[in-house]
Amino acid sequence: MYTIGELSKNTGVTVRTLDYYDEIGLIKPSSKTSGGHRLYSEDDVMQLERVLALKYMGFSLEQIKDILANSKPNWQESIKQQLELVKREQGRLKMLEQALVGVSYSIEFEGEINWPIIFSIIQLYQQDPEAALEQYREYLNEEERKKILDVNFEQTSEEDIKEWLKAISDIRNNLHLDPHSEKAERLVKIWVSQAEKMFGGDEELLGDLWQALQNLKEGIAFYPMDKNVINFIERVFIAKGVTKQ
Amino acid sequence: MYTIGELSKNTGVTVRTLDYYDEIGLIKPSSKTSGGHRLYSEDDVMQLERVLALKYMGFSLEQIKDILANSKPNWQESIKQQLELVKREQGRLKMLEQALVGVSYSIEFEGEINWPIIFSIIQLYQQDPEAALEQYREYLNEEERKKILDVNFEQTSEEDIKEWLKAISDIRNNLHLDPHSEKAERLVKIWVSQAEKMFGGDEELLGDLWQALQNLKEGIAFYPMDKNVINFIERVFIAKGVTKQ
DNA sequence: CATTGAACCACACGTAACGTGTTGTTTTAT
DNA sequence: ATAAAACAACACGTTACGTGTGGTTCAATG
Repeated sequence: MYTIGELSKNTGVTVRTLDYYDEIGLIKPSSKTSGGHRLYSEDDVMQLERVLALKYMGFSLEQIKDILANSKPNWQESIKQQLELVKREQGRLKMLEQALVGVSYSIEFEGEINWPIIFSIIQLYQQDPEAALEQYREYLNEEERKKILDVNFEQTSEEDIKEWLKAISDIRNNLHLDPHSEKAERLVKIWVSQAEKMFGGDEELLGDLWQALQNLKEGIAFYPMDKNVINFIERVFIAKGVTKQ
Repeated sequence: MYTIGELSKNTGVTVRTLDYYDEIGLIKPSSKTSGGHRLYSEDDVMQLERVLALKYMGFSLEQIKDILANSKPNWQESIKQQLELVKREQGRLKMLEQALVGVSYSIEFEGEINWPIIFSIIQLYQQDPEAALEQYREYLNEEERKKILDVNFEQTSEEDIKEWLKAISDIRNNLHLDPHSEKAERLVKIWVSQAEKMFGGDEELLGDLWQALQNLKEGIAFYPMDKNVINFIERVFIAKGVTKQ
């Protein structure tokens, strides 16, 4: 039999927490002293350990109570649901990360807070990613859209995103350049190599995406590739006599 | 000028939320009617949009208030901190996912809730992963430990983990087999191929890890590779006349 | 101008899982 | 017996609002 203080020391759980678990009926001490002090048995300790394990797995105390109260809990179902929840949360965090990185570089490269662009980024990510790509429906087939999702939300490292954003930002800061100039050509060359890196040299996807970007009337399209950047790249291509796609 | 209801409809934010933002001084309407009804200006709307953007990025209302109150907020610092927080949370979720998958297959393969194993899994993941690998310090250098972390927490697909766990589970369920038997040999063969798949054919890492597993006195080591499993594999190796590493 | 229905304000309580006190009682060590 | 430590029970605080209530103001109608 352990007092609440001993149990607390042994398990690392605070007394207040044990107090609370008693209060909500999650772990009731199996006996008490004549004076009313709580005494926990070995069984209680085991129960507590199970609670801690389930808590670590992300279940709420309410769920844990249900699970442990049930004599034959449907574990696989519970775990499956919990896993789905975790996966959704992972997706949300991934988008959050992308948004933060996007905003960070937007600030770094533009030197100020460009709220409209930030709003666009947020809007783009706020709805589910699938919906965000609907605007490309006319130009990209489903497989291609899925691939872009991967690039945007899954496979790409922060380092790659950084370089990609830098390439675009460099162009944004030099829109005034003569398309025939060597510098313009160099900037676009860097952009092309980054684009190829990101899309794994999938020429067809790249071509279709390019078509889509050119035709989209407004918005930030593929952040931060706005119309100005796209037009500049196109002018340089024309200057070089290349007709992309 | 918008009433609170109009603003709510335009932005999708509930009236109660705007009420709350007013209450905590986050967004105060810039004027009121004689009767006390709130009137929001265009500036207020912009402010609200900024709040929503920052909120999406995961900042607390308290932080948002600080950031927006500050005339020259240190954006990069704020975003960096936020990113770190997000990354920590991502790590936590990744471990949670692994723990859930581990427990799920532990149940599926063993047919019951093996609480001791589950506790071990939790304990292993509860401390930070680096610390969990400290027990291998004697056998694995830093680079190798880092590689294991990747396998454990990053790169491995759920499908691969499933097969890996199945291979081990199959052995656990057949510990009684004669090491010379054909079935034992087949099981170990599957295990070896899975191990090689997971560690990308890095023979040296595999060898060192094997050494580590053999020498660890207790614990679940590399879940669910406990002592029994390791000993069985070793016996089969010996039976075949192979001296692994 | 009076009425009426809608919108609005202000306030209160509830949420999850405890942390942080406070006061009064029990236990333990001396 | 007494003092110190541990404990019980209760209350309030935390976040970002949802939900509900009663009373007030607004806008449109007769």
